[in-house]
Amino acid sequence: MIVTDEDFKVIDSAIEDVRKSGTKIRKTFAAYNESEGYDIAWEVSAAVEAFSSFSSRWSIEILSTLYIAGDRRFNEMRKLLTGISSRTLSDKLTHCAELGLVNRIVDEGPPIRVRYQLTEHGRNAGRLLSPLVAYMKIQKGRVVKEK
Amino acid sequence: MIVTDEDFKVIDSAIEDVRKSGTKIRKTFAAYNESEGYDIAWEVSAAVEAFSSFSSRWSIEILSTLYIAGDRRFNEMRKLLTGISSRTLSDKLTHCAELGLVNRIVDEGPPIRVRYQLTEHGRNAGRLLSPLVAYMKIQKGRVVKEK
DNA sequence: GCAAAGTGTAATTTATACACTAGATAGTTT
DNA sequence: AAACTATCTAGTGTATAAATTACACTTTGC
Repeated sequence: MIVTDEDFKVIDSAIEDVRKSGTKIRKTFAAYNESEGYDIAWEVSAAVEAFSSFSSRWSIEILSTLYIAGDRRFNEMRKLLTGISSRTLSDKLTHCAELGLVNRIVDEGPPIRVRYQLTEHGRNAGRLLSPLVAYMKIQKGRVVKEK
Repeated sequence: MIVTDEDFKVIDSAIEDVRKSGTKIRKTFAAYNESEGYDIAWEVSAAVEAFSSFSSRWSIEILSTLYIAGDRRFNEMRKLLTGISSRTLSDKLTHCAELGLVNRIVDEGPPIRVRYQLTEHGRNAGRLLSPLVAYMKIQKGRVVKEK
């Protein structure tokens, strides 16, 4: 057995997430259409920026990792995103924070620790990305198991 | 009215696509698990490569555009992917073809025309990406309408 | 002395700008 | 009818700019 039941669970839950998110996104949009005053300026600009930033290296892995694994610290991210340099991770996390996709949370210590968390908008993106990532993770998993 | 019913239809059909693809992917994996001899070497390596290539600029837009719009010619792609240079588009399409995500089909003329088409593997990726793209398209659409 | 969360700097890789090509089609002028 | 001009298609070549990596280094706390 190469693809496990565990793998199927991952993809199933990802698909279920997408189904749920459809309803939620429709509700959000409906609310937006009805209330003219609802301030979504930042949200909109973040989304547009995000669409471009998705196209650059690592952004997808960062968002989907935070979505799947939950809040993570800097060095934890480095381990999960195999191959990223600390310089690039630092830059990308700053960029995602500027776009409003990710919150940088300092847990006052001691010891002081920094935690990265998806915002509402980041979770939307992560949720929609997750089926792709689940599929790719399984493909990756296959190769590792075969070696 | 800023978000139209048309927008909702796009996202609904994207979500429906994902739901369907779940069943299909499970079947593919089940078949793979049962038949030890099934040669998926190229498919697997393409997937792993693809996972990296998704992380690079434009790949997502290329795959999702071909998935949503169907087969397209070189200059059609250029119009759909606003902002891409012809040099980069050429390189990216070649790369995607090497990875087995895209087929380059020459329609013997006259006039001779070149068409790009997703492979089975490219369609899997495109299908899983489509909800994200639908969401982002709507976000983009909002901004355009507000201007 | 090690972990955490980075920064600085140089080298490499990737993408863009922009000019250009070659073959075909289409219209228009001599 | 032949030549002239213009445009479309699918790119390539080259220089520049931007993004990423490698690798050394820092600071604070245990």
